[in-house]
Amino acid sequence: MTGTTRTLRSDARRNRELLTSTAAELFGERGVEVPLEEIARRANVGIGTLYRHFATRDALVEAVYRREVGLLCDGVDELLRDEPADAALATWMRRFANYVAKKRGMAMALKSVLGADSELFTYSHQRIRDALGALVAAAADSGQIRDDVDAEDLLRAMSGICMATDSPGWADRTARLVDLLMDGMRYGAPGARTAAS
Amino acid sequence: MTGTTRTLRSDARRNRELLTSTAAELFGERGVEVPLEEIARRANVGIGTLYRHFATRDALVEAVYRREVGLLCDGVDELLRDEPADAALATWMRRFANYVAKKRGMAMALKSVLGADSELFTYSHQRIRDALGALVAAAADSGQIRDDVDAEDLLRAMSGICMATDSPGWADRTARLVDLLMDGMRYGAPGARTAAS
DNA sequence: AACAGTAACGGAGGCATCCTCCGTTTGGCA
DNA sequence: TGCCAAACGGAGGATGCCTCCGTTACTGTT
Repeated sequence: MTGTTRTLRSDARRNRELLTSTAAELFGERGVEVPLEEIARRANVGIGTLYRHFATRDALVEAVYRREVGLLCDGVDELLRDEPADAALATWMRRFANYVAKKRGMAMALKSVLGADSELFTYSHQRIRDALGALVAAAADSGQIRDDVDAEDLLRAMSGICMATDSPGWADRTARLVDLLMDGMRYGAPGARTAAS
Repeated sequence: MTGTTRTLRSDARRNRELLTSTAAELFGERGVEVPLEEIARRANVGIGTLYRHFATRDALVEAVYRREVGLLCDGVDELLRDEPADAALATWMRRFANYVAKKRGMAMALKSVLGADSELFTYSHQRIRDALGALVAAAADSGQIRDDVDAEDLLRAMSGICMATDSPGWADRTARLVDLLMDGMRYGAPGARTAAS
C-alpha cells in the first residue's frame, strides 16, 4: 500500500550507499559546501547518478544526516555488549557530544531549509531519545545508576552542554560535565560505586 | 587610537549605505541567496564596488543584519514619542515578532557561518535587550505596567513565542500571546487599566 | 544460455554566479 | 586649479550547477 518502497536495482542501491557515505566524509572534512561534482568523482559515479538519487543538495545533506543519526544510535547495542552499562552510557554521551560538535554546520544547513519543526527533526530527536533511553534503562537495571533518571531530561542536559562546542577548551569542559552527570546519576544507586572520593 | 574608523570618502559611504539597504530589500524579497550581481545592479553600482565593500557574501549578510537590528532598536525613541509607553511596548513586541519571522533565513545563514557565540550575536542581543529595557522602564515609570518586570525575562518569553513563526496561523497566535503578556504586565499596575473584562 | 526491456549510468555542455584585475573616474586637499 | 589616492565599473576567467540523452548492464523470461 505504501508503495514508496519500490525495490532499487542492486547497482542503484550500491551507488546510493556509496554516495551518502562519501558525502558524509567530505562534509565532515570540508563542510556542506563541497562541490557535488567532487562527491560524485570521489564516489566513482557520474554526476548524473548523484543527481538522480538526490535531486538537490539539501536532499543529499538530509540523507547524510539521517545516516549519521542512524549510525550513532545503532552503536548502542554494540556498546552495551562491550562494556558495563554505566560505562556504555558515559561513552555514548561523549560520542554524542563529539557528533554534535562535528555536525553543527550540517544541522544548521538543514534548519535553514526545513524549519525547526519538520518531520526530520522529530524523527531524529525520537531516535536519539530512544537510544539514550535504552542505555539509561540498562544502567538502571543493573543497579549502576539510580532508577529515577529520565532520558528526556538527560537529553536536555546534554543539549545544554553541547551548546558551546566551538568555544576553546570545549572538549575538556564537555568531558567534565559528562562525568558530573554520571556521578549525579550514580549517587545513591543500589550498585554503590559512588565515583571519585 | 582605534584607527579602524578611517573616514570613507563621501561617494564610498553613500555606495556602502546604498548597498546594504538594497541588499536588505532583496534578501527580504527573495532570501539570502540572491545573486550578488543583482544586488549591485539594483543599487546602481558595479560588482567590483560591492566586492570592495563586502569581501564575501557573509560580510554583506552580516552588515545587513546589523543594520536591521539597529533600525528595529532605534525605532524605540519614535515609538515612545508617539504613543503611551505601554502601547509603545506592545507595538514594539509585535514588530519584533515580525522581524524574527522575516529574518529567520538570514539569522540561520549567519549562525551557520559564525557559530552561535560570536561577537555579533552578543552585540545584537545586548542591543535588543536595551531597547526592550527602555520600553519597559518607560511603561513602569508611567505606572502603566508593574515595576517588577525584567526585560531579560520578557525577551526570553518573546523568543519562546517566536519559535514557531512558520507554523500556520502564527501571526494570530503571536498577537494573542503578546496581548497576554501585556495583560500580565498591566495586572496590579498603579495606573490600573487591567485589560479585558 | 540467450534475449529483451528497462532501470540506471555517465559526462558533455549550456547556463548562472563568483570574484579578480585593471583601466577609468572623481572627491578632496593644498 | 591641479594633483593623486581613493573609489569606481565591468569584462572575463574560473568554478559550480544541473539537464539531457546516448550507452551500459541488471533482472526476469523463455
